[in-house]
Amino acid sequence: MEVYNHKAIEKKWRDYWETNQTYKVDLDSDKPKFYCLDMFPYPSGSGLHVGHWRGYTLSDVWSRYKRLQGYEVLHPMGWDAFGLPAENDAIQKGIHPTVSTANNIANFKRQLKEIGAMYDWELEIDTTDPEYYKWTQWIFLQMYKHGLAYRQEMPINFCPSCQTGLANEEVVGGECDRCGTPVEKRNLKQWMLRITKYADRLLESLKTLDWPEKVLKMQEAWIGRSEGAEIIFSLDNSEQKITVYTTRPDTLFGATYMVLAPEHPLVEKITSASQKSEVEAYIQKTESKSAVERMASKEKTGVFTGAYAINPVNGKKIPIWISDYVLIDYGSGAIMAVPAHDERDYEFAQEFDLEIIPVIQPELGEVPELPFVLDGKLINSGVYDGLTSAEAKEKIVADLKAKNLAEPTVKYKMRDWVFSRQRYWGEPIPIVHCETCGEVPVNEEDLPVRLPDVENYQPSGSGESPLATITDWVNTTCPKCGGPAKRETNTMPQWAGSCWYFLRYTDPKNNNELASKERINKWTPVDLYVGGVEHAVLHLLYARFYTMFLKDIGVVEYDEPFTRLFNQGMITKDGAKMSKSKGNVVNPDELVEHYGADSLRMYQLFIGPPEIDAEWMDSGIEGVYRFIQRVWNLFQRSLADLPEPTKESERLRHRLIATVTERIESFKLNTAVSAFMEYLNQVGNKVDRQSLETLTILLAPMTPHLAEELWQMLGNQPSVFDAQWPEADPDLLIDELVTVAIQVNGKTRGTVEVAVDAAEDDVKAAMADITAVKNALEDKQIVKTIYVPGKILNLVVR
RNA sequence: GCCGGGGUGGCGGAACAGGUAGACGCUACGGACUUAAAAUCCGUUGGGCGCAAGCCCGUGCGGGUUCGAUUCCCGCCUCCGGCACCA
Repeated sequence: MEVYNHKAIEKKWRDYWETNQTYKVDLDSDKPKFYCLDMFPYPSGSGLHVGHWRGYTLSDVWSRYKRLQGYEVLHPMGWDAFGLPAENDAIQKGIHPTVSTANNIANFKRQLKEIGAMYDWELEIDTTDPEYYKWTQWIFLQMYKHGLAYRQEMPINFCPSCQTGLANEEVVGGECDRCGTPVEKRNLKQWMLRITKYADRLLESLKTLDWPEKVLKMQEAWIGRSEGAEIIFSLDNSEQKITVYTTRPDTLFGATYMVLAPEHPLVEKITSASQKSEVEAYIQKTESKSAVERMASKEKTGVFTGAYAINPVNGKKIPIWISDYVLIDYGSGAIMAVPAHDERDYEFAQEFDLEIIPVIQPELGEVPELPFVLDGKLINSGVYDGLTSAEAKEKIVADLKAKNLAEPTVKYKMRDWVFSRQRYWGEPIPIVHCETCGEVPVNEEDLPVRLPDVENYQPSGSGESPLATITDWVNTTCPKCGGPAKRETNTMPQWAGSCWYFLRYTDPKNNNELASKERINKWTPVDLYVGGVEHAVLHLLYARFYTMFLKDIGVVEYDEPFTRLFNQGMITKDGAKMSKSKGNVVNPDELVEHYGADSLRMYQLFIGPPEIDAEWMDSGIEGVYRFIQRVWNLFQRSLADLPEPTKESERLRHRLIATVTERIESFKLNTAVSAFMEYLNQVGNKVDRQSLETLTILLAPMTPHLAEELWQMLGNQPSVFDAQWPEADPDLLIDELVTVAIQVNGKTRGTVEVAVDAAEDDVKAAMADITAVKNALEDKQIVKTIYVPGKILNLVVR
């Protein structure tokens, strides 16, 4: 009997697939399509660890499964290759990013090939390829022309370590998402994308997506829609007006003071002479605090400005304070404070002994302890007394609006996207600055604006990109007037290339458009998108925004790029995420060497529910390896002397088809693997040819190399992936005999084997000789019987 | 604080729609094969009592609904992830 030799088998079939182009996709096929996409990786220097494999295995299983079901499957791979590590290598080691990127890609590709995934490498894309980023730049130009890309000087988040500006989405808890350095605020002239114009659409169409609840919630929270009103307060002894934003106009009578953000432009103008020094000191103190420090303390601080505002509903004079609990970049940077009904205002009022007037009470019950932040019924609110919060919100705003003092307003937490980076290794922003014409977009036919070679990659840190020193490149002529002009030296953020890459795979070599209309319409949107949850608000939000814009300019015909999203769980080692610095990385190369790619693939699936984090165990892969050998040995034994199919073997075979299909469909891949193991335990020493063939096809998505070999051993022509996924015969799924549990007062006392359609009396007859049942029934009276055919018979006794 | 996901044997985990809790795998133990070991194969493996038949307990904790609850309801504890002064 031949011994299972994973090395020989896996090599043989990888070569076969490559030579025969088994995974070549016919992009113009007439078959039904299935687009299964992995989030493409940044090709880092450290290579793939087993955690990366999990997602790739999952998507590959699905792709192969769909192919066996007769779909033309697009399952491509590429590289999101712009990024800081390559640039940092360039700075430290002088290796050109193009070189290190190419090396890293080669290594990643080797590892990905070892997984045995069915990628069609003809469709490979690379975001740093000028033929690719030409279209990234093209999209930017379209946005520019549609007023969605604009340049503005404003305080932005700046990472002093990465030496570049960051988008809000890249700041986590006041720290740089990439390197953990506390971010600073810097006033820089930045390119921005008007993503906020799409806020409502991005929020609304979340409802249409088959995505994990968690991601939908995270995006919803990030967009942060709130409905309220802007209300204009006039000042006492001044012509100035202050606009505040509130979601609780019903509490307006309880507004006993007002707070401006320290950075608010009016602060300077309204501060009284006597308060001036104190106010200035406070502003300075606020500015010196980092975002982290400012967030760390929730204790309320602030200073009175000496000015007063007039509450528009009752003419009451209220003091104006400044405090850092009011943020300059949300709403209008100013609030009306209602301490009786807002926790923060309450704390502040307590701290500085300001007036607290309750104006809302619960519709039922007592006047509660303050602050009472829920809706209720109005009190102390003049003519509005007795209205509910909902009624009052509407009425008060309407009445003020009639006097031009209020406007219903919707606000979002999401901000426009800070889109420029002061770094080298990114797509140049295709804009030219002309002395006479100002900002001029590069002509589309002049794209791509290529990244020039530089001597020194070191960012200046002053908000200038290293590109600024390449005078040959910077100095150009104006596309409009032909006069002298300078190129924009900022580059795009890493997210730019990944916002639309799924389109390019459908037509990666197209020189005339980012992809042809036909291909886009045939293949996209993506049917299944597999990747980690870390991109929940970054990549996935940006890509949705791009897609909506591309729809608006007629490139695509849908709003949403990814119909279904699956987030695979992390693989941990010693309870922690794998990382080089922790030294807990499990290297797949050694495991492939020792157990083979099929074993590793199958263990990745068996390790636990695919969406849940799982702890890596070396002994686990042993079990799967043993299983594969048992399959191998079953084939060896059976083929030496094939038995005929029996009723039982057919029943087991069809049940396996049904179970495996159902478990793949529902993403319960861990239990799909155990279904195979159970089958093997039940099927005995040898099985018939039909059973072996079915088993081979069912195994193929998980262990493709093994399946090809078994398929050939059965005398079939390769490839097994040209076979047809079997269908279960429903008649064979019904058991003739079933086990029914006998319960007394809900406690199981034994089981009986009866025919599927056994009547209650048959079961009662069959249970007669079970001692435990007899014991439990002794001296008791049966008062009720519950019979669930095929499941239980429960006797209720007294 | 808010949102999301968890808590089941020694371990990873299973249980479709309220119906035999612990499938499947790992570990451990016992046995077969072997001069021996590895590999392989067979058996046992939630805890307790018992020679056995069998009995009791058991899905984070406390209640409830039900003939019957890991599953449904109420109130907690705890772990992980996300957000966090957004007016």
